[in-house]
Amino acid sequence: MIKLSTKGRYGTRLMLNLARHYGNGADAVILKRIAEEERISIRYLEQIIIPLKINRLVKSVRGAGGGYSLARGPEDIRLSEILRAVEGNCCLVECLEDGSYCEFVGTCPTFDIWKGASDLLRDYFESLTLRDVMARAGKKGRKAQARAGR
Amino acid sequence: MIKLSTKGRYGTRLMLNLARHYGNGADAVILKRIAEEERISIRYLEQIIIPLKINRLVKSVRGAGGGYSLARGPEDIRLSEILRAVEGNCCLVECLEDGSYCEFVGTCPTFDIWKGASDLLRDYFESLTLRDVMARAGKKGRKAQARAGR
DNA sequence: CGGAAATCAACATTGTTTTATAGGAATTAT
DNA sequence: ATAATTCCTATAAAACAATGTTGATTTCCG
Ligand code: FES
Ligand code: FES
Repeated sequence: MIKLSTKGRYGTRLMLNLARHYGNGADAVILKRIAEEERISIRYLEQIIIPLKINRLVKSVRGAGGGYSLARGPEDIRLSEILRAVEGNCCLVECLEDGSYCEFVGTCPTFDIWKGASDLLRDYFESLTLRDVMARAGKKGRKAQARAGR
Repeated sequence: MIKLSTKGRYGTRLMLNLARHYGNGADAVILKRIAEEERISIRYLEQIIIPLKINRLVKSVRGAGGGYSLARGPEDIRLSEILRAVEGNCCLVECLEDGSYCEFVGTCPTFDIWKGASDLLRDYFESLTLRDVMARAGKKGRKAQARAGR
């Protein structure tokens, strides 16, 4: 029913991977490496990264020694930007952004319901930056290590 | 990216339509009428109502004079039930319910993020009954009428 | 310098799922 | 019997997901 598309999921993991390698000497990360680390088809990643580039969330360097890198710091990129970039929009139902999509938007009893849900999601993803996600994942990783070490 | 499927949307409007006709003398509502009122293909509605029936959210009466009606009162049916019924599950990403869907659920940095969003949505739809939605729509309708009357 | 290798870029193709339509069989009231 | 209705199965069309092929640009190295 309400499914996050693979583009949204893969795009986020792609950006998160770039964020992990951000500003540590090696300038650009090649897509092949991300594909291997994230176990995602490189061909598919190539398609997904295009809108990320267009929306200036990543920079690319062509040719040997090239690759991709974040266009800004991880603390300055929000999940909502990524999700909006890989899809055209970021709303739960079309009618929220395209008034002509449904016939009677003005009187539709479900419109407000979907809008409420959509706002909820938007605020949530708006509140999370790549750095936040990395921080959370860091904690989680340490916990997992602790469990394994016992 | 995060789209509510047409099954979810149509299913909700279908149930809301049944809710409006609930307990007002005429026992069952025929699907043809709902299809006309909601401007949704009757053939498609037929498919959507099947899981609603299986999950005991609606009752059906076959043959001439038959039709569908809510299995319980509108105050006792939550949107989450409808959405879960028309889709198999109600989670934003498969891995939340199917641990084998992703490879490294335990260490995936995005897992918790999607879970957070999924919980948000679940709580939201869990908190809304068909009666609540009707009440909201009623207010909205009166406002629209007031605007038109000026 | 000049070719080979590495890498991004662009386009085409295939496979899968979702959305929607179609036809008719089974059931029931009149 | 006939008409109205749900129920079942098949198929067509569109969107989404994934793979394949080729081309363009840059670096590296002999
Ligand atoms: S206005 Fe689009 S779902 Fe009602
Ligand atoms: S575990 Fe499924 S998205 Fe990471």
